[in-house]
Amino acid sequence: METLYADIIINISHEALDRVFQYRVPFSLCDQIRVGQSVRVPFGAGNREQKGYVVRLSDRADYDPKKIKEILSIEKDGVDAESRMIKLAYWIRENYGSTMIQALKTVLPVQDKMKQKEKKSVRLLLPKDQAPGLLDEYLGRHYAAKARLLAALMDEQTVSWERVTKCLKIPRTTVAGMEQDGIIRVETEKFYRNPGPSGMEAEDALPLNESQEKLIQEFKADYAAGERRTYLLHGITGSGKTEVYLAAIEEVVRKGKQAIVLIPEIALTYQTVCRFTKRFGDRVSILNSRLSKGEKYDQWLRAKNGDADIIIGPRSALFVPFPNLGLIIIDEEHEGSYKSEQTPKYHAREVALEKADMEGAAVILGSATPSLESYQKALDGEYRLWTLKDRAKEAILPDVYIEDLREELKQGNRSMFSRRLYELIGDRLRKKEQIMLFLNRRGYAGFVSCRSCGTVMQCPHCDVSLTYHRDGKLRCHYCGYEEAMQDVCPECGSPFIGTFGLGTQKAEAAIRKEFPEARVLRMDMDTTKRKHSHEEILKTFSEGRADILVGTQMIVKGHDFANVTLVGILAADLSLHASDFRAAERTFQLLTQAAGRAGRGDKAGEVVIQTYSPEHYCIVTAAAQDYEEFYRQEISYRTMLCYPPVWQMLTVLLAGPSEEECKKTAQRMARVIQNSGIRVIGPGEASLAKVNDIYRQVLYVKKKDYKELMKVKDRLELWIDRQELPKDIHITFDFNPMSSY
DNA sequence: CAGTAAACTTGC
DNA sequence: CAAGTTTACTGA
Repeated sequence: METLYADIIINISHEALDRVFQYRVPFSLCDQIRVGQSVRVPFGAGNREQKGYVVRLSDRADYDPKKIKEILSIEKDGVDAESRMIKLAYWIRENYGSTMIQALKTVLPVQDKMKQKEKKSVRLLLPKDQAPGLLDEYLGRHYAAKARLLAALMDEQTVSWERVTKCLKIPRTTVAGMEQDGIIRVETEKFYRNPGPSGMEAEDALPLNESQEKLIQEFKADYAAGERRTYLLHGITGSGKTEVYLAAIEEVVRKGKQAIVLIPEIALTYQTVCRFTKRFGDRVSILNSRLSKGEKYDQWLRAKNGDADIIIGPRSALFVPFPNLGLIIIDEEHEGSYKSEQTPKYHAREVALEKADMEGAAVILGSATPSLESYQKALDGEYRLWTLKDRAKEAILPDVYIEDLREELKQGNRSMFSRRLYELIGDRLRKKEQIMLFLNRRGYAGFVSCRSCGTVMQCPHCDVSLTYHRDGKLRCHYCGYEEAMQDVCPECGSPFIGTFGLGTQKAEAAIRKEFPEARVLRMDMDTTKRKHSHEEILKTFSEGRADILVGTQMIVKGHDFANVTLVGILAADLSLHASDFRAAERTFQLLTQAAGRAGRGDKAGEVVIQTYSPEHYCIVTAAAQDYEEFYRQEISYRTMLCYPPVWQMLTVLLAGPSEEECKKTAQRMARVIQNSGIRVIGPGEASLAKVNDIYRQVLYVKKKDYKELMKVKDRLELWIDRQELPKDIHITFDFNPMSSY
């Protein structure tokens, strides 16, 4: 038999040790060793014994065989949660391009062991019938403190430590003395810090409606048959997706397994947790970055020890070490926040699928506006497609109007409100109903458009909007194409051409001017800087202490306001013409979500979408609440221009303090890729060409097959390793990016 | 030129 | 990171 070698990661968090080390597998261990196991190995000049993880087995030595040492032993607790995490980290590293250390850090967040919180109490050991006698003795000897404690203990067998010291005011030494005499015992009980809401009243499951019931039956049947599938739950706002999640979790928990529920942002934790706690009590836990170190550690431990069944949190909650994971739920699966901003730039949805596969769990992806990625897979049959078409509580879908701002300008209306929106705002103010005005500013990046005809300056090669740079040039972020800024619109000759600028403050000011009697609240980055200010604003609004809420996307998420009957989207174009290929998808999602805010109570709602591109498919389909049609249009656009999810895309970002070096390195990297016969787009300046005096260059590679792109990344990583690149140049990979660079 | 502190290298 | 190796700099 040939000698077996194992690639091993040494369990020391340090960048310098960020690589695999090859060890020989002794014959005695050959048939036991597996990828993902933890092993003990001699390491370094002093052959210190270190824990390591097997990430690959091979029969060839990639290193001088004379220098290869032997594995000492395999850790007994074989495939423990930790080893599974390491395996997942390795997968992340391979798929997204990062160092193993970075991957390990995302998966096993540095956990200082925190002391467990303890609750002390005092218990009476003395048999009941002897207690009164002793009490008399104490009283006779004027042992006041001892007598007080004993009296208290005669009523209840145990008394909490706080009561002993605070209420009964008994000194510690007295307690210790009595313990010495064997009369009482001080007991300590470990407990978990619980960051979630407590004292929540239990609530029974709402009866599922017919369509929800059908889905759950399918889930149960699959689960019983041992099928672990991925389900895409496409349900319009208010169709009761959460009820389906709850029922699925109930089933899984009943089988003794655990569930992870991912939510897109921490701000949504509270309301979600409340619903889950009402159903599952204290078996629900939360995990996120706002918890204190101790709280975090406790939740982690709770999961590991099987003292919790359900964990709710943002993408990082995926890495909770449940012993027997049965289900992962990703709510609002289309949200961009599931993609990590830091290296490794993993997508929680993809990692969840991999993790579920490794551990034999099912996955439910839920959304009113599924990502193109997921919907495509569902249509291909890779996921089961679940559709909920009706709102659960008879609420009616709102009427949606598209208002053409070009037409308004033509009619001499230069304000930011179309005549219809103006009229409807007045109407709601009179009726004392509430209004939400929405400005989708995210993704907005200085595109140039004509106020008369709506033409947007676009790249002739990439079909994305050109971005205005301060040097007076228009550039494309994907291919680097540039042209001079125009004075008049190339389509209609109108001089009303320029960068689109509209902020929430400006909108607020305009409302105050037009409707001085209205009580206006503004919610954006500026007004929510303070902790809890977010909740305060929403509370004020939900209690009816304001008539109009103006804000960015943060106002549209998850909150139901029964009295809101009018939603206005001031300028749908802001996100539509962001210069990246996901702009239309994001706009559709935002519009759909915003529209879903209207008429959640028993009153019917109206939605006004203001735009310069009323004929754009994403606006038309959003107004009609027609996801399928949007999908058809968008996927054909992506197919035509070879964008994800039809093609796969890799972005390589180079950042460094020297523009010259940065450019040169980018060009060299481009050549490396080209030499292997693969087409590269760029290098070009990133849209933020300079941040904090760090210059940024980008390269794009597009391929139909993801594996091929991974090979490009591997090749580049190898090349980077061999070149002594300037240390201050930072290279990051981003597969299928969520935004443009 | 020994002795030692600081800087750098290496780990399979 | 920890141990080992090289280098730089004392002081006699």
